[in-house]
Amino acid sequence: MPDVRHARAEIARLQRPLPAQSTQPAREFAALDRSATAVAVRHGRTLFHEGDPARCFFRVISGAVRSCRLLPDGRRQIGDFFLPDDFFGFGAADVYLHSAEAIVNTALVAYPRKLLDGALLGQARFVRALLTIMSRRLTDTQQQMVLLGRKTAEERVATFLLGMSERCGEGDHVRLPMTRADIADHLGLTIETVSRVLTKLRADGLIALRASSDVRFIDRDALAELAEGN
Amino acid sequence: MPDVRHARAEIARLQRPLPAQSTQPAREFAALDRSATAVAVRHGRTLFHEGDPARCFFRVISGAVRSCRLLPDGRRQIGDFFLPDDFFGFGAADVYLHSAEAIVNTALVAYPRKLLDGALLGQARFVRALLTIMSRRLTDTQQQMVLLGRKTAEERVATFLLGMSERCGEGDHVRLPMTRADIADHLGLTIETVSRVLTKLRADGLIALRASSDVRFIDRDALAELAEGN
DNA sequence: CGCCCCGTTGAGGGAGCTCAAAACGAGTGG
DNA sequence: CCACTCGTTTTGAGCTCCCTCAACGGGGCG
Repeated sequence: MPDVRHARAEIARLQRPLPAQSTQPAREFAALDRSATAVAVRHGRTLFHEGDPARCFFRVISGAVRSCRLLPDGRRQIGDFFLPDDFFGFGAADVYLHSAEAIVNTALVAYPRKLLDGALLGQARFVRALLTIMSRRLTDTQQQMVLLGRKTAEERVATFLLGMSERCGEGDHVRLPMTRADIADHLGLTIETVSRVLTKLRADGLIALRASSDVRFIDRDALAELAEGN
Repeated sequence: MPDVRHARAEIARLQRPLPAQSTQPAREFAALDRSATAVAVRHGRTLFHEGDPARCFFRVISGAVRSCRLLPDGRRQIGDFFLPDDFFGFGAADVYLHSAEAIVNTALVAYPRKLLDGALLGQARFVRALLTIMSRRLTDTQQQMVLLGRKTAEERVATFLLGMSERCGEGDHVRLPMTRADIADHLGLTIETVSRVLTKLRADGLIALRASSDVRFIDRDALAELAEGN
């Protein structure tokens, strides 16, 4: 693979001292570069899949990478394109939450994640808490991007109801503190569509609406199926 | 795909409300509680606006808050609803990137952000770098949520082209390393729509297409107007 | 009681999707 | 140098899902 040679050359370049005035985040990771390894990925190949154990995070040296999430039926949402100097692949979960595929021949640096974990052990607890919170927020918004980019109105509402149930439901009940307008603006729909979908979910026997903001789950499994697009 | 199922389980685990005795992030901030102040916000009132100087971050005690971003013509995207024990209002920028409004009468704790800054000064550089990277990724994905939730096809493509130009353009040129399919899956559109919009932008004299992946900007201002929805 | 806000329902229209085919460009082999 | 193939992009025609506009209903509150 000629790409590997390219990547190693890039690594050599990286380990030279950087210009002093550079405020690039890349610089801050220089201390980790000794443990880093060069990786080359050919055009179209996958660096890692959604669900793989997350052993490394990466920095792009040259080329470009796309991060994808898939729905079961193949609908795809690309969260980001990573270009030279971009970092990706960290997050609180111990598996990757998206796949990463090279869209052209790409050279990367891989940093073992345990370096990070080790370094963070020495940090104040609230710093780790902060990272956890942010990384969690990140996975939430990525989920939301799949919803907004690729799900139908029914799937969006089903996803929303289940999500609210997990966050503040009690048994098979949820009280929705927000108006239809808020739900619509959260799901990228209109008030009317939200209302119509809720009516349909009730007609289909998936939920019951005691009051307009009081949802009871009747067939949670079917709702979950719907939310994931089946 | 067992991997995908594993990933989804991880996501579910991350999103599940944490048991009270666990390492709840809220606990980790107990050390800051001495400097925290209680805040009450009435139903419908705004806690802060997009662009306000970011002096505090918050934790919800009771009630609920929505975080919004607006397009100039009033289209609204709600990024998140914050429920009891949720944190919000941090990020690298020194102004808030979204507004926060109480959707019911809400009680919060406000932590001065300078506490955070001070505490982070003592941390390893790469920890701060990591926080910067994550916080930046967060603002990017929130931008993308507005795009996916509320922008038209033309606005999406215009936004995308300008974004790529900032990241890897040279003068009035950008080379797009990805296919139409990738662009489509990033913008929540289809290949055909992306292609049609590019053709239209060329016909309208906003861009030129030397090759299918080689864009030249002719009227960048008009493109920027379009991207923001005017 | 009357007002207002919120939610629901209905009818029609349009932005973007689907399906299909043609044009194009890069690579390959004769 | 041309012919052929394969993948990508463009263009066309028709359709659908969701939006828009409009009317109606209901609950909370002065």
